Amino acid sequence: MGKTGTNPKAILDLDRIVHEPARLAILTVLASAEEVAFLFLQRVTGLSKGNLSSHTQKLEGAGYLETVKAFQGRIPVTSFRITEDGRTALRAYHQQLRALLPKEGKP
Amino acid sequence: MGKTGTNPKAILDLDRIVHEPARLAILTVLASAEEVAFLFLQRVTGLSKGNLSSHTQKLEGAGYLETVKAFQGRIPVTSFRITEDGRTALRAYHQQLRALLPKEGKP
DNA sequence: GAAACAAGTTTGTATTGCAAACTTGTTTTG
DNA sequence: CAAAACAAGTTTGCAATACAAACTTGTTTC
Repeated sequence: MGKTGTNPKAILDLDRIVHEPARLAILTVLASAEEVAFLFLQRVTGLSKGNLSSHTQKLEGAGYLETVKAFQGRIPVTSFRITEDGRTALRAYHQQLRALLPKEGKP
Repeated sequence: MGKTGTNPKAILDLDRIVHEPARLAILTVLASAEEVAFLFLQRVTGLSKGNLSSHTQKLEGAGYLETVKAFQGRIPVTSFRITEDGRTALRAYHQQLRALLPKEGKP
């Protein structure tokens, strides 16, 4: 009896900021560390610098992360931290995905 | 111990055809029925006609569904069926999502 | 038979995602 | 020590979307 099907309209409500794979990757990394440096984030996601830059800007615009600019000696280092809003959005997104996934082992 | 984090690069490999919410909604509906009429699909997804038309065309181009044009009496009725490839792609997508979701009840 | 309606498709536009080119500063080297 | 190479990011330009408004073709209704 368990109709698995979520209401298809709910799928259209997914947070597009989070849904974009590059940004989901970024948020996923940020969620597991206190602060992450630009170059580390680039290596671990495999994104190009330009791409990473614009996606982090978008995430910052959405209030999902904050940018920390500092100096390591005399070279500039940009790092990111996920915000509370970002964490909340990511969790909400995960919940939405869970809701739309069929229970493991459907025909 | 249990590092939940999937490799972030894997997130970038998500099938973009399926990942788009409108198309995911469409495929989800199609996967649960043998054949679905255009207008029914429109009502259940909430998509506009134009939108639905172009997304189904894209899915057809990808080989994920097939279009069936018929007549109900004398009015034309367009319906869709998911293909084997479509079903495979949807299942693969579900697997990828499961892999990146943290186990229920993380801090 | 003209006017409203139905079922889809095509067209136009604004938004994106992406990488190449640029900027600013630092290190290396001839 | 000047110039060339390099590093860290950002901005710019372009191709690909996603979306809805306008159009097309055919059918009822009045």
